[in-house]
Amino acid sequence: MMKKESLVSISKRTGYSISTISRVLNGQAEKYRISKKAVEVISSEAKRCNYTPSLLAKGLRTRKTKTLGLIILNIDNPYFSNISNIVIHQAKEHGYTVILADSLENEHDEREVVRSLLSRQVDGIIAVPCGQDPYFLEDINKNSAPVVLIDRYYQNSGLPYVSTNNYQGGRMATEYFLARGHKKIACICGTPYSMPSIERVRGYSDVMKNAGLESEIFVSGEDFSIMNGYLETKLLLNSKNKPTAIFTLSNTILLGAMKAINESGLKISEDISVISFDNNTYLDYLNPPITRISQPTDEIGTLAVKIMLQSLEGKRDMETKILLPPELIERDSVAKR
Amino acid sequence: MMKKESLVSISKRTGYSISTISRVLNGQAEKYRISKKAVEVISSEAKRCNYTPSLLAKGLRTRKTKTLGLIILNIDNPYFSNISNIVIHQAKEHGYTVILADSLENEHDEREVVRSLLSRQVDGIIAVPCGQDPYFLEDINKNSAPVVLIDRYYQNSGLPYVSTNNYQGGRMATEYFLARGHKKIACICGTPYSMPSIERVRGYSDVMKNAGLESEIFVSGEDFSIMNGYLETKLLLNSKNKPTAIFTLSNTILLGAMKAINESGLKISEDISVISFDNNTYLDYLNPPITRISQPTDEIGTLAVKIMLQSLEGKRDMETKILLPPELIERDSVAKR
DNA sequence: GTTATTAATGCAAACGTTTGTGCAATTTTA
DNA sequence: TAAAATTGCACAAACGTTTGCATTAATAAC
Repeated sequence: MMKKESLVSISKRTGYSISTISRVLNGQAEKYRISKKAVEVISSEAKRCNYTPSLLAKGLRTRKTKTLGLIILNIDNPYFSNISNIVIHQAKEHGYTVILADSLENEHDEREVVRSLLSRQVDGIIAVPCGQDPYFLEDINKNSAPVVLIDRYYQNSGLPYVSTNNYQGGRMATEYFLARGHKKIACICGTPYSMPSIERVRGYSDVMKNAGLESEIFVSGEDFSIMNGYLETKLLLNSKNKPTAIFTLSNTILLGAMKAINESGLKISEDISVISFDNNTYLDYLNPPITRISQPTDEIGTLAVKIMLQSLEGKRDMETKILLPPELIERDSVAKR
Repeated sequence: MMKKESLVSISKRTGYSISTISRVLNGQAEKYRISKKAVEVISSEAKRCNYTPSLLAKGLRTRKTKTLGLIILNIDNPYFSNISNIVIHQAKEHGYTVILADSLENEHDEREVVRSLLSRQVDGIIAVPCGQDPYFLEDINKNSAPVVLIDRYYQNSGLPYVSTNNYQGGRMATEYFLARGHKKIACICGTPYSMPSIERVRGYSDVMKNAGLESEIFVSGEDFSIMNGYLETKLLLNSKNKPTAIFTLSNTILLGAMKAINESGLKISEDISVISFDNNTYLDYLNPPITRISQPTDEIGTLAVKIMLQSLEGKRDMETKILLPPELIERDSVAKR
C-alpha cells in the first residue's frame, strides 16, 4: 500500500507548516493572509500528489462528517429504493454522502442501525420509522443528531416529516371507484398502525360513509408484504360478499392481490376492478396496466434533504411537517358498472 | 446536544485510566490481566451511560473503518438494487457497514465516487465498473484498498470478480428458442463493450452459427436503458426481416421491447416470442409471464463480500474469478412453431 | 531477607485534521 | 527614527481512540 498523502507529507515537501497548508486547502488563504506564492506552491503540490483529506480526521476534529444516515424499511421494495435514489442524489448535490441502512421494519434493528449511524457521527438521519412510539427518535433528534421522517410519521410529535397526503389519496381512489358505479369496494391494508395506512383507510372510509354505503368492506393485516396482500385477497375472494373493486394500499400488496385474483380465475377490470397505491414503471406493463395513486417520491426525497440541510445549518424558517398531494394515474384496471 | 460519552468521560467517573477502559471494552481484559472488579465496574458504567465508541477516532487510529464502499451503475435498476440489498446485508452480517454510491454508468462520476469513498477510508470497494479500462481500479486495488468487481469485469486484469456465466446464459436462451422451432432470433443488447453483453451475445452467436443459421440478427445499442430497448425493438419490428423471437439482454431492455411490441399490435408468445435476461418478481405478473435467464444475485453478492473479507484478512486461498451458472425460468412468453 | 515473577494498571505517543494565539519581519505612521 | 501597524506564517492543543512500554504492588523463589 502506498503511503497516504497527508498535510504532514505536503508540509515536509513544501516547507510550509501544517496549519498554513490546511488553510490554503480550505480556501482560507486570504482570511489568514497567506502569500500568493505559498498558495501557489501548496495547491499545486496538493494537486500533484493527489491529496485527499481524511474525512475521519476532519470529522473527529470538527464534529461534522458531511454524512447523512438514511433508514428505510426494506431496500427491495421499489418504493423505498426510489426514495433512496432521490435522497442519495440530492444529498450528493449538496456535498453529503449517505449511508443507507434498512430496519427490516423491526424496532430492534432500527435502534441498532441508529446506533451504528451515530457511532459514525452522521450529521443527521432521514428515516422511515417503523415503531409506534416516537420517543426513541425524538430523543435522538434532541440529543444526538437531527432527524427527518419520510413516508411514516407520528401524530403527536415534534419530529419533522414529509410524506404524501395519504388521506387525500384514499379519497381519490374511492371516489374514482364510486364515479364508475362501484359500491362494494374492499380495501387491503398494510401495517395497520402506520400513518400512511391509517390515513389511506380513513380517506377510503370517509368517502364510503359519505356515499351512504352501508358496509365498509376491508381486511386488516400485518405488513406491506406481497404475501400479506395475497393472503388477504384470498380471504376476501372466498367470502360471501365479494366486492367489485379492490383498493390495494401499496405496490407490494397489489402484487399479492393480483396473484390471488389470477388464481381465482378472475380477470382484473372485467371481473374485478383494482386501484393501487404507489407508482412504478412496471405497473404499465401489467395486464392490464394498473390505475394508481402515485406518490410524489421525487419531491418527498428532495424536501426531506432540504429540511435536513436547513436544520443542519441552524435555520428554522421552513415548514417541517409536509404532506404532498398524490396524483391519480388512470390506466385500465377499473371498469364501469 | 448532550455531551457525547467517551473513554475520557468514563475514565473520570470510574477512576480507571483510559487505556484500561479501552482494553476492557474491546474484550482484551484477560489478555491484559484486568481485574474482575475493574471489568465489572467499567462495563456496567459503559452500559449505563450508553457508551458508543467513535468510529472516526477508532478508524483514525487503527486505519480500519469496518466500512465497505459499494459502487453500482444505477440504484433504480432492480437488478442492482437486489444486489445492493444482498451486499449490504452480508456485510452487516460480518460487522461491516456499506456506503452505497452509483456511478450513473459514467467514468467521471465513478472516479469521483471512488475518491470520496477513499477519503472516508473504506476498507474495501465492491464495484460494478463502468469503464473499458481496468487501469484506474487496478491502481486503487494495488495502492489504496482492495477492489472486488461484480457483474462487469475485465478480461486481462488481475482484479477479482464474481458474475454470472453470461456466455452460458446466452446459449441457454438461444437453444431454448431453437428447441421450440425458432430460426429467426433477434438479440437486443445493452452497453456493447460490457463483459456481460459481450458474453451473452457470444453465447447467442455461437449457438446460432452452430445451428447453421445464416444470419445472426441483432441490433447493437448504447446502454441498458428502457429507452434503448424500446428504440432498438422499434427498428427491428420495422425491418423487412422480422424475427419470430427476441432475446432481450436485461430486464430494462425487456420493458422497452415490450412497449415497442405492444405498439405494433403484436402479442408476445402468439406473435413473437421473448426471453429476457435477469429475474424479478414483476416478470411473473406481466402479460404473459416472461421466460427468463435468471442470475444468481444472492450468490453473487454473498461471494463478493466473502472474497472481500478474505482479502481484508490477508487470506488468499480463494478462487477470485468466479462465474456462476444462470438458471432458465420457464414461463409463457415463448411459443412453439 | 533479598531477588525474581507475576498481576494490575497507567503513561504517552500517534492517527490527520482545525484553529486560537503568538511572534518575527516588514511596512507604515508620526 | 522610534513606535505602531500590518503581513505572513508557525506552534500547539484538541478531537477520541489504540497500544507499546513503564510502573507499582504483591507474591513466589531461594
